[in-house]
Amino acid sequence: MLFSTKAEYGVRLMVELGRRTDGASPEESTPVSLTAVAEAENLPLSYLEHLVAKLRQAGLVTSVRGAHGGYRLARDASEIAMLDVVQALEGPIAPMECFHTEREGRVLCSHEVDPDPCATKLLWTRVHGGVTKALAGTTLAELVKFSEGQPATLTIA
Amino acid sequence: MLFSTKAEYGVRLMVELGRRTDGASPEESTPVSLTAVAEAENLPLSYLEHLVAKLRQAGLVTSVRGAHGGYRLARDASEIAMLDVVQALEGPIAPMECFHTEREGRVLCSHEVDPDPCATKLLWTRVHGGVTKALAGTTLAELVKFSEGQPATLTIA
DNA sequence: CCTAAAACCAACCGCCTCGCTAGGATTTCT
DNA sequence: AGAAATCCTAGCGAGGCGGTTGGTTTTAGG
Repeated sequence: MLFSTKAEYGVRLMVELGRRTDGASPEESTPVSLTAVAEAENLPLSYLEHLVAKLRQAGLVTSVRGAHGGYRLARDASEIAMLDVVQALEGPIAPMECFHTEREGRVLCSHEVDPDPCATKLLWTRVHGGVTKALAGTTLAELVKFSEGQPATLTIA
Repeated sequence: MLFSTKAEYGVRLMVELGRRTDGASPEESTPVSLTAVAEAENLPLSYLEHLVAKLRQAGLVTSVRGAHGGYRLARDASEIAMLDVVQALEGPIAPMECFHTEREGRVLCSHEVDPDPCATKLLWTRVHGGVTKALAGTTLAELVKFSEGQPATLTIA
């Protein structure tokens, strides 16, 4: 399993918020309570609380406290890349323990004994690129539209 | 972490076997003992035993028992896709718990309540495609060459 | 003002996998 | 015979996963 249910539940939560922002810009839509989301997606409420906290800390959703409160998307769904969502939920995406991306896009490996490079770096770099490209290239708006729209046609790429 | 050390150690094991098949076709090269691999890669021997067992069961390496025994690649390194290696070590690659690929390339999701499709299927399908494409498109021969060759130039794609 | 609904927060807990070790049994070359 | 190697089974500590429990605080509505 590449990702845990944190990513799965969290993404479904975000899609649910996106669906209920019907047309209106996020900040003028009425907030959606976690109770409603939990019921609609059939997920445990108290567990969702943990997940939404991470999304809020990452600046992806905003909250309204008190009665009739809830959560809203922090910006338009088309401006939310799924890479940010998944990273907020799962932490930094590295294919391996020894894999670290530096600020200049350089890739480090803790096994590199000075002269010769870690043999597997090439592989993990490609894998990392593949998954981040897929995540970064998908917006929340796409998922919302997909969930509402055509059930049959699934466009892979 | 997308993959555990099983994949990391196992891939390094395979690369080590590939490096020591210098030029010769696999079946006429002398087998390499796990002790030698463990020492070269600085990995725990007894743990490698578990990993190599999976590689053998998957038909990726062959073994020679007894003194001066060891392991060989089952076929030429250029014929070994890293997808098979990683799958042998980590099990089937699914982005999520609810994600299952059927025989015809169809994708199933256990959450699909008949009419409307699981909202997140589009995302996980893309992620799955990204990682499998990266793994399937990389051969062991590439990694062996990379580990011996040019340290500076890293061709991502 | 009171109450209900909601976001928040902290702690806990059973289960499972990971990473690894232990202790053998078996096979084969020297 | 002995050593070197593969092979096999069992166990084990640590940590994350997938929640649950039990609150506290904020706020709208009656």
